[in-house]
Amino acid sequence: MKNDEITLRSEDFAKWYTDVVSAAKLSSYSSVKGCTVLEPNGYAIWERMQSILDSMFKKSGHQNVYMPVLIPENLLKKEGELINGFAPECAWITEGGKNTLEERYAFRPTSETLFSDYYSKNVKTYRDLPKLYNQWCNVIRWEKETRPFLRSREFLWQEGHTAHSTSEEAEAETHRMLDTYKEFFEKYLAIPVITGKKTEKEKFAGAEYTLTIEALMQNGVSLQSATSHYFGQKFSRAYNIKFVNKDNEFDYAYQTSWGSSTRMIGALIMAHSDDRGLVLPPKIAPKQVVIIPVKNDEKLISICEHISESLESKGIISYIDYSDKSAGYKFAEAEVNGIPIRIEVGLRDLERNEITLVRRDNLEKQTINLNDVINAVMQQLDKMQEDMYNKALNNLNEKTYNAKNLDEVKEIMENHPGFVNAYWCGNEECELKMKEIKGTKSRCIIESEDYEEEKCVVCNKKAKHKVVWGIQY
RNA sequence: CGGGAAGUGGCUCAAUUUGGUAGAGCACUUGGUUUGGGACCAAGGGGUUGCAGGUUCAAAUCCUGUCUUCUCGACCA
Repeated sequence: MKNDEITLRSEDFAKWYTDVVSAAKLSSYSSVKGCTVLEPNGYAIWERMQSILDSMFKKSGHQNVYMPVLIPENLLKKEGELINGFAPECAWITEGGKNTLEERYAFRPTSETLFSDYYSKNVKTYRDLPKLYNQWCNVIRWEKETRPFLRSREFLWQEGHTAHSTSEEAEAETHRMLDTYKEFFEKYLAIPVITGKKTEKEKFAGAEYTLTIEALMQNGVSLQSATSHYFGQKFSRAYNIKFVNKDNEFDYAYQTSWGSSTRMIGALIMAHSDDRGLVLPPKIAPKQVVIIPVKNDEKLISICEHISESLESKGIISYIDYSDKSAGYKFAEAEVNGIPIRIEVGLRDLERNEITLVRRDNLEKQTINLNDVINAVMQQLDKMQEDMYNKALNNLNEKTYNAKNLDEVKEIMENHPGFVNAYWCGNEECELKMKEIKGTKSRCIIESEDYEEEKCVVCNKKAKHKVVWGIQY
């Protein structure tokens, strides 16, 4: 039984994805090229992500701030690698009112420069450090090809920017925030991830190194889902963030930044959803339970309201579908919107003092006694969260391969893409050679040392790194 | 930014080949009957055919330009 609005995954995965986005009313196209409207259902998911991540950040001592949306060109240019990386996709403001500006402003593509400028004015002594700041904001990058949530010209994200008095502390922060993202993905989004270091070619412009979490979608395509960068003193030297250390000597601060965006909504869709529409893990679903009176009947509605109140007292978010649509319509709508649990309240069950409970992920129907509803819901929400993670984990394990040479990589990527473990010599030429196979890129380096025994998958010379490769969004 | 496809009520499309002044399904509004898997009947509203220009007595239809969306590459959270 399929939803007519939604193309089957097996037919056309890309079309299926955009169909789910519009059928579940997550976002829609606007009249602004490359920018979408984030609709209530989509924004609600973002708000859940924000509130969970934000409390995780607060727990680790971070504070929220807000920086200007405009960056003067000279400020943006102080750190050369960053501007080289971002210049092609900056949007520039050249006029203010009726006047042409003497210096143009970039709409922020990322805010390292503003944070660094701020820190340079506010960090004098090691006692001012660390600075553990984060901001929730929008950024603009003039992308050429856009897709809802995965890539758009404007998107919402959080960017953490920290400054530390020692490299050890800053590096520990870089890893700590990567672990935070990993925990968020696995515990809340029910998406298993692999973590590691980006290659020189793939790292963030201006970073000493970039750590990443990479998730695998149902179709075997990987998605860079959040990143954490260690900057060392690159920005602090360019922006003069100088402080006096304990030994009364000048030093430059050690910095990090880390970010995650509305792209995570895309990951959520492609990791879990099915041919009927959205499937959301209970912990991230803005609405966890829908209660549907099968008939517009006073008695049924009062039972629905009683259930809803009881759920609320347990902290479970539910709503009653009072609309005068047919029951079948309401069921289908709840499914396409990915409401984790549906409770059907009808006269037939009620004769036996029962209701019907349906889980969105496996669509299994259960008959539950009215007295057990709340316990059953809590139990099923937990079970569903766990089952969804395990299902995604199976997908990741099934689609993770090893390859010894280019022919093997080619066979995998062309027939059944996924993560490919392969050794690499560290040479960019070999990375580019891999890219010729359906755009395969290094996702991350999972271990790094000289492998005397192992050979590079491309050139067959001595391997330096163990790398996970994949086709990416 | 290059190759390909497409823009017609809110949505999906027809009418374009052969120019003659726009039509269906879904959605929407009202009333009624329904309600355990996307209900049914009746009545009704809504389109200067993406935009700009040109050809013509006449343009959704032909020509030029432009914008947008989808898609495949290059670039990227």
